[in-house]
Amino acid sequence: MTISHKIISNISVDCVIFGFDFEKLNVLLVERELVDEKSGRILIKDFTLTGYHIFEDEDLDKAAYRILKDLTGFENIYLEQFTVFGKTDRVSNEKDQIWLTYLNQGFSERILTVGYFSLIDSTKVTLSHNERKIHWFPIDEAHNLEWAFDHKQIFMKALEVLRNKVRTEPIAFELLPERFTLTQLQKLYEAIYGTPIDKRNFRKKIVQMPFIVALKVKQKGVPHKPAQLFLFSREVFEKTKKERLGFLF
Amino acid sequence: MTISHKIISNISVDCVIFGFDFEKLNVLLVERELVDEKSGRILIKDFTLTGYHIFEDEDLDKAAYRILKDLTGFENIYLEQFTVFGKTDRVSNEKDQIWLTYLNQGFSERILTVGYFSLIDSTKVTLSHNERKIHWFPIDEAHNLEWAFDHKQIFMKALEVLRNKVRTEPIAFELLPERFTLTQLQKLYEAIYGTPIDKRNFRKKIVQMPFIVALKVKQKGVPHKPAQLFLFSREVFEKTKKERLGFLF
DNA sequence: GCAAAAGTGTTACCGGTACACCCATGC
DNA sequence: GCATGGGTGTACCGGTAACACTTTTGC
Repeated sequence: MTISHKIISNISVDCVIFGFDFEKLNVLLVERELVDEKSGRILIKDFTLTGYHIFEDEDLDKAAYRILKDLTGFENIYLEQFTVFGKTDRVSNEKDQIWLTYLNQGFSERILTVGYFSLIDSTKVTLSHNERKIHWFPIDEAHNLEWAFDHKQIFMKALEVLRNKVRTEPIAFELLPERFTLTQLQKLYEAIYGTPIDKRNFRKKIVQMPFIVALKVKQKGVPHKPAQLFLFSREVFEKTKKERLGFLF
Repeated sequence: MTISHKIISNISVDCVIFGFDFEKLNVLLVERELVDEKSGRILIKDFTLTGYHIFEDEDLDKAAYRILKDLTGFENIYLEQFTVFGKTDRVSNEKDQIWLTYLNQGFSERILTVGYFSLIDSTKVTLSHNERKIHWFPIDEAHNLEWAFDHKQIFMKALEVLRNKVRTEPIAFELLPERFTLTQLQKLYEAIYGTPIDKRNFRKKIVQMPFIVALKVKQKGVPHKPAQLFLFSREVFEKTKKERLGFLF
């Protein structure tokens, strides 16, 4: 299948990309900067999500995967559509209009954007910067940033959906390496919810889940007692699905 | 604010409308029928959700409210966007192409549709049929119907989202009259999940919720012991929100 | 008085929560 | 040997689940 690469001008996809550095939950943002050519003054300096228009003969989901692949080089990334943003004025504030004019898209037609969030194991990814300035920001700091368009709103909705989803589905593992320690998993949940969790109770609950499988391997080269490594088995999870009412945590 | 009424041709909204008749959970569908003018043979006979394109200067949510108002006459209906359907082939099967050709839209550009679900108190609504054949169908039967476009898929996703949402948010009340009995509420939950619930345990749990307020009024004219009427107070719900972790049922 | 649905309490069990100390490794 | 995080068990409490009979009304 070939792709026409002719874009649909009034529909785009924006991805809220979450990563975990074993300490904090982060979101990946792209710096947007516009400098006045004559004066050298900075007209715009803020942050956007990564997004792009969809192509005419491209499924919506495919467009989101394409955007992620362009950025990270990976294909099998957890991705989920969460909301469409369709207010007529979502891009009409002054700063954004200046930007769109600069891109020769100013005051063009209204654009509707579909929000996706994705979870990636940030230990694996080296970002392909290709001339863009991209950075990870802890989600706590993200609230105070200067955002482009309605991207702050999109981000906040993504975070809300993520928090809800993590309560009932085993998706947190997407943010960790394939083999992880229980402490890493615990820190991840703490980072997502922003609240401490009791270590012993956490371990009891996790270990009894049949789809969390203990490996025989342990950590190596750490300056303390090496931790046991675990694996999330989606296969076992799917098999035991009916018996459970939910992935209640 | 005036509305241009110029439609955006590649974006539409489809509403999955749920209602409750005190026995079953139903979905509202519109019959689609195409008869060959010469032979009189029925070419197409199936069911669609209610939907329409959005207008150029109309917020997405507004478009969904407009569609519902046209159908029911009411403005304050519970409505929630749940998913966008954006596969390139979502309307390309033969039957649908015949239909679109008939409407002079055949083989036109790809249409992306935004799914909304809405919950209405069906005791209040008299449907404004304006020449369309519309009917309530129990959700169990809906699976066996002949559906138009990808509307079966949209319906099933809506049902899934509804079931999840009802577990954590107090939205079931939208399907009942303002004053309701506990038995009605219980039947509603049973209808949504398709499973029986223990009466005494159900009542204990419900009555202790501060936002379920008992009225002094009782049913009248029923041929059995009249039931007490209750009310869901959104005000109390919002006030006590922080104290709760969720509307866990 | 009978049919039909409303309303009510107790017990047993399980899962959640709270909490403090010893262990294995690298340097 | 010391610093660092890994790993473990028990007791209490609260919520959930199972279960059967009496009450009030219209006819």
